[in-house]
Amino acid sequence: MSDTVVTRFAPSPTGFLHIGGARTALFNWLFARSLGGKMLLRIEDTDRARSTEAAITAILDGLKWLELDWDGEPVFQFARAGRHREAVERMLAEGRAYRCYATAQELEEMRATAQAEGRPPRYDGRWRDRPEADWPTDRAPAIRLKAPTEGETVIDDLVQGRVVIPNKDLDDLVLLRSDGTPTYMLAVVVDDHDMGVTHVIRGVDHLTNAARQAQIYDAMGWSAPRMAHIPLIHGPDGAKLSKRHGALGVEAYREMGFLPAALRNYLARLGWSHGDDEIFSTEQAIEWFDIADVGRSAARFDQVKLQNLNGHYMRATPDDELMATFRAALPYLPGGLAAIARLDETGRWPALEGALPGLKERAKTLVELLDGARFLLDQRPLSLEPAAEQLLTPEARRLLALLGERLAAIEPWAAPEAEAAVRSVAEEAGVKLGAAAQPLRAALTGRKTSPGIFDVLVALGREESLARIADQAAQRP
RNA sequence: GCUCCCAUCGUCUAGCGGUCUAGGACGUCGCCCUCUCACGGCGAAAACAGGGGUUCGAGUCCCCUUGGGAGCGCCA
Repeated sequence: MSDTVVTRFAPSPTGFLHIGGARTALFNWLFARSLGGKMLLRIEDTDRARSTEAAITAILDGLKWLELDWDGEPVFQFARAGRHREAVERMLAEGRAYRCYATAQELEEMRATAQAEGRPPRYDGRWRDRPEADWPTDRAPAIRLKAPTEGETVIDDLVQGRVVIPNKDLDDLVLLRSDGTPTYMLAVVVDDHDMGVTHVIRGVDHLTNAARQAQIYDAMGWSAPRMAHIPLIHGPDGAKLSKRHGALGVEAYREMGFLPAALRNYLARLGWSHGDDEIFSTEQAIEWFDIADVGRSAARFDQVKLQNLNGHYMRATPDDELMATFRAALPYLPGGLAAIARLDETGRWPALEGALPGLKERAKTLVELLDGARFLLDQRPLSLEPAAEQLLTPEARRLLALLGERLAAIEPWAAPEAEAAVRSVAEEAGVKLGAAAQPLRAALTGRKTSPGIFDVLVALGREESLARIADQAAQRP
């Protein structure tokens, strides 16, 4: 048996790669990789009016960012229009397709009357058996499939199970538009066949298309690939995830500071499960993935859970690796470019690196990481947040002066030494450590919360730290 | 309207007739840890949509109801 598995991800370039498409790509990828097969990429650009170059770029970038690699070069569907027409010629010659001269207006009327009579809106097949003598010469025909009118079309779906669609509910679909361009329905079948696709994994919104496509396969005398129609992803409100309901492009998740690995893990967990496993590596996902474990009900997208997962991933990422990831992501984060400039001019990259362990512990996303690092970016004199301002009572400022003196004397400038100094000051003053640490935090970071204060001291360095302390301590009553 | 699909804690899910007084995760709420915030630890509240069957036995199988969703283009 040398029949290796071939899947494909086939987005239409009419917009960015949204989260649902990303998951479809992931499932195709996981399926192929788990079975040692291939995942092909095909750009469904047969809708010339709506396909854009920008969308193609966005989709490719999105896949790359998610680290979902495909095999071979992307196939552009429109470029294969000649081949698609060829297939139609054959169906025409074999009497499996026919010319339809119905006008758009007639079609519209058909739909309207069907609707009014409570019937499903379908093409009535009026040109199905018309002799050549009736063919008008003032307009070009569309080519329709001569679909079976009786019986049923059965889809043996890997996820949905056996789905039966009565043929009377499927009308004669258009294969070739009157302008001679192939429709999606035709192109998909011909391309999947030519590309040797063995498994089609896509959203359930294509389920009835599968039945129509099965009829085309039949008309061409080809055997259809196995199908797996996965459930859709809904928005937090349970409504369909549309562009108006928070269906963001994957690049938006990059801008929100998510890690590709975390997003992959989260997406994999939406609709698929491996027992109670929640956090797993991509390698494990590949090893465990089984299309049989994909459920049939739609899932809601929960960004809070994604954030939690992302936090896990950030904490689990080794510091040097996270630092590299963070640096690379910075240009995409809000305020990231400004941060890079500041870090460059102050030479505080090493300080950031030093603060990273403390920072990553407190951040769920790279955006939060950047926010946490703000004390490294700010310039003296610091503008204090109101909450920090409140911490700096007259007593606190007196304590700061003492703290400044004592810290100035420590050697080396390191966390244990700093801690010893602060603790002794607190003890002498008869206050708890917090009473000294909090004002210190306010003076050093301008905020009420930050990484461990001794780590902050170290990251900032002796000179900057003492200066910031002095800034606040100096203002004695 | 017609066709098809779906239905376990707020959310994602485990469960593939008896081991379920239904498990895990996120979120929520307590407590502990503690220089703040996080992290971490411990604990709590929280679900089998409803009704009929089948069976010795149903969250698990069947039917109906209800509630969701998808599709019905010379879009993809």
